[in-house]
Amino acid sequence: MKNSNCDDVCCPAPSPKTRSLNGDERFAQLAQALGHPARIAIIRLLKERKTCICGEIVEVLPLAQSTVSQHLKVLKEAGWIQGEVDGPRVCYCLDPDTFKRFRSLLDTL
Amino acid sequence: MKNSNCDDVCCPAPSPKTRSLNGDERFAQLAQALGHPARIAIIRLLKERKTCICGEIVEVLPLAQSTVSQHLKVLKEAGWIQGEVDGPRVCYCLDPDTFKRFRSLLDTL
DNA sequence: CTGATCCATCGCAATTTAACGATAATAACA
DNA sequence: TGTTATTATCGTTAAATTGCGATGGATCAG
Repeated sequence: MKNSNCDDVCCPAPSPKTRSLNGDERFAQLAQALGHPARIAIIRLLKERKTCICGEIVEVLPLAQSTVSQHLKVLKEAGWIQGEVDGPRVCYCLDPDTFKRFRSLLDTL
Repeated sequence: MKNSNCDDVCCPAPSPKTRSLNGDERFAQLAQALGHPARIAIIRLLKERKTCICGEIVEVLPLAQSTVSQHLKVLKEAGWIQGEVDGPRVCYCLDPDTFKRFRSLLDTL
């Protein structure tokens, strides 16, 4: 198993949507992305298996592949996770900075 | 200004919806309630003015009264805030336990 | 090159959310 | 009592979300 270059390449790359948000909107975006059980399950999974995964997520969750892909997209656009292409598959991993940011935003409440 | 008995009466009273949620669903509910800029603004306002408010929120936010009331309902059902009737008005205040809970849930991620 | 695999995206249906005005309910006040 | 003020709720509309199957584009194995 030759995966993966994810550890090397995972670097913050905020999506265009994310870039233009002011503080509270950014906070809301992060919270909303967290606001679905499936997406929380995905984050937990990525936390457990420290390295990146993808198709495995589909196997674990009771959801169709397209649905999981959609949730991954939401998480990625919000900045919770990052995806890196690794041959035919895509390898996801958490963005620890986002956790820090979210926690500090929570403290400003 | 004789308000208010809010400090006396503010005690946790989870709504029926909240009671039957497992861990991740509860987490998701809390996050989702946070997932709107107007609701974050409401929480900030309630944090600033330590005591409860209500109609003032309507004055501050650029939203109709019914819309604000709806957001307050979401926050209340999720457990972020509590409302107490004070004469003809309703006085809202934060639930600090929910903040603690949310933070610890965030740490389980 | 061909076929298989992996994944994102499209299109669709059903549900939920957000916002508003209008209405009702309740409590204070004249 | 009747009036005013405050807030929740109803009904509606528009938009976003959720979920799925189907399609299509890459990439790798043979």
